Amino acid sequence: MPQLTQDLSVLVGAAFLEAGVEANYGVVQRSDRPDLAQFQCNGALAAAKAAKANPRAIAENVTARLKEDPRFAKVEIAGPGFINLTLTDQALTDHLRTFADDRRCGVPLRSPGQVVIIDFVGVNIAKAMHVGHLRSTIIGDCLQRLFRFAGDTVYSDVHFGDWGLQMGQLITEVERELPQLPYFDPAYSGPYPETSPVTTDDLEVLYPRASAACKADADRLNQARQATADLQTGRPGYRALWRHFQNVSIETVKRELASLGVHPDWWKGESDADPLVEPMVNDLQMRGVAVESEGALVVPIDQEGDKKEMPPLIVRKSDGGALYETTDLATIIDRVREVDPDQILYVVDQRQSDHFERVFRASRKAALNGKAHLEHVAFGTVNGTDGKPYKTRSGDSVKLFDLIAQAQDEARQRLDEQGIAGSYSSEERDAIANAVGLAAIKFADLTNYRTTNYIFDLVRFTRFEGETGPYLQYQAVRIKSLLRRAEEQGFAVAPVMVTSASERELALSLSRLPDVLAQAESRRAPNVLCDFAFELAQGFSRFYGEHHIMSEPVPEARGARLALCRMVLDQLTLVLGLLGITIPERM
RNA sequence: GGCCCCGUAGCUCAGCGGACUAGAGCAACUGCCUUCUAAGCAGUGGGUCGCAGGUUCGAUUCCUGCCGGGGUCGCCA
Repeated sequence: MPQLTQDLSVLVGAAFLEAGVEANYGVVQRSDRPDLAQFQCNGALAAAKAAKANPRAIAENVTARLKEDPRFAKVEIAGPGFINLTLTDQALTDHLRTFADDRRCGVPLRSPGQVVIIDFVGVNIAKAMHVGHLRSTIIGDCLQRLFRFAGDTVYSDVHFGDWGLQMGQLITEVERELPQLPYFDPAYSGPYPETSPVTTDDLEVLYPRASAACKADADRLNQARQATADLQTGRPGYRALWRHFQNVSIETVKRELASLGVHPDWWKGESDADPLVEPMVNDLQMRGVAVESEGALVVPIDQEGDKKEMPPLIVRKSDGGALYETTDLATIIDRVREVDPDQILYVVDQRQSDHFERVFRASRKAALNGKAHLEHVAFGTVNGTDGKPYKTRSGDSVKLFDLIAQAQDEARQRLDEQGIAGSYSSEERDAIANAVGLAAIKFADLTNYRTTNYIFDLVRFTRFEGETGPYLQYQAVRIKSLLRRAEEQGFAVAPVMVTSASERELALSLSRLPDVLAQAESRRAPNVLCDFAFELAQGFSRFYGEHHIMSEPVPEARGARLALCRMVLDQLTLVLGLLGITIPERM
C-alpha cells in the first residue's frame, strides 16, 4: 500500500534527479500552511545550500517537470524556494481507493517484525496501584499495541518490585504486629499456613508505616536490611511469608489492570531474576568486569567525556544483598535467553533516567544484552491542580481503583443529565459509562507528550467536551449509527470520491495514517496518535455538518460519502484501539 | 554545587531548524437543532513563544549566559 508522502517523495526526487540534484532532497511532507498547499518540499533550500546555488533556480527546474504531471492541481514555488504541491481531487480519490477496503487502513505490515520487550507498570508489591502507576501502564500498553500492530512480536512484562528493601520492611513490620506467626520462628520447620496472614489492604497500611519507621530509626532500617538479605538468601519462613505478599498483590494488580483493559504477557518481577544473580556476579568477577570497592562488588561504568559523575553499578552490596540495579541487570540476561529481543523498552518514570543509564552501560560493558537495543521510555509526573504530585485532600496518594470509579461515576452522571441512554438496559448503560470513564482518563493522560509533567484534573477530564476521549467515542458512535441507518434503508456503499472541501480535508487526514503511526512509534509518543484521532474526528464532524448523507438523492454521491464515513470509522477504531480506548455501539 | 528536564494565549497543553500575521481545547462572546446523536459545527476577541546575546538567507525551534520552577546526585525503589 503506497504511502502518499512517500509516493510523492519518489516523484519529486525523480524531478530533482533530472534537474541534476540528488534525489533524496525530494522529501515531501504535509504542508505547514494548508491555506497555501497540501504538501511541500523544502529540498531546494537544502540542495542550494550544499551546492551554493540559488534555491529558487533549483526549484524552478524541479517544478517545471512536476507541472507536467496531471496528478497535481497546483505546483508552486513560494518564499525562498519552498515547493508547494496540491493534488487534484481525482488523484486524491485514486489514492483513497487504494486502501478503502484494506483491513489495515493502508498501513504496511513490517516484515520481518522485531522482537520487543516492554517493561511497564512496575508496581511495587508493597503498595496499591495509584496514579503514579497510571502513566507507565497506559503508555506501555499503547506502545505494546502500536508495536504489535506494526508487525512486531511483543512481550510486555509488569516487572513487579518484589525483591528489594521494601520486602524486608514489610516482613519486619508484620513481625512486630503478629510475632506469634510461625514465619518468624527460625526453629519452625513444619508447613506454613496456606492462607495469607495479610490482605492487600493490610499491606497498604503496613508498608507506609514500616517505611516511615525505617526513615526515622536506623535500627529499624538495619533490621529491614537484615530481613531483606535473609529473604534473598532463602530463609524459609521469610520466603513463605513473602509468597503470600506476592500472591495477594498479583491478584489485586491483575484485577486493576483488567479493569483498565490492560493485559500484560508476563507477570514477572525482580525476584525472577534472583537465580541468575549469583552466576552473573561470578561471571562478571571472573571476567574482571566487576571489582571490589568499599566492601561491595561493583562494575565501573564511567566513560571518557562524561559530563556528570557516574558512580559504579553495585552488583553485590557489602552485606551480600542485591539492589534493583542488580536484578535489572540479571533480568536482561533472562530476557535475552528467553526471547533474544531486538529492543527492550523500559516505560518508567523520568526520575530513574540515571538508573537506566547505569544499567545500560553496565550491560553493554559486560555484553549481556545480546543484540537488544535498550531504551528508557521516560515520562513525567502526574501533578494535582496545585502543581504538586497528585494527592487526595487528606494527602494520601490516590488509588487507581478510586480514580477509575470516579471517572466512571462522572460518565454515568453525564449520561443521566443528557437523558441519552435512558432507554438502554442498565447493563448497557453501565458498560457505556465504564468505557467513557476510561476513555476520559486514558486520553487525558496520553494526549500530553510523555515527558510533560501534567496536571491531573478529573473535573476537566470528564467534561467530555473538546479534545477528550469521550468526544472521540461520540464521533465514532455517530458514524456507527449513521452506517446502521443507511444499511436499514438499503443504501449501498459506493466507491469513495473526493469533491468538496470537507471531503478533501478528510481525505488528506486519512492518507496520513502510516506517517502518524511511524512517528508515534519512533518517538514512542502516544500523543501523536491522540492528535491524529482528534483531527480525524473534527474533520468528520465538519463533513457531517456540510453534507446530509441520508437525504442525498444521487446514489453514487451518497454511497461515496458512506464509504468515506466507513474509512473514518475504521481509522478511528484502529487509532483509539491503539490508545486502549474502546468504542461503544451506541451512546 | 554538578548533571538533567521544563518556562508558549486567563487556564491546560501541542509545535522543537524553515514560509509565523505562533496552534488546539477549555474559559468569554456571536450565530446554528421541524432532516443522519448539538457530548456537535461555524465564527469573534485573546500571546514581546521566561530574559539577553550568538550561529544562519531564516530561530518559538540550534548554541551560550542569566532568571524562575521541578528532578536527580553508590550500597532505597
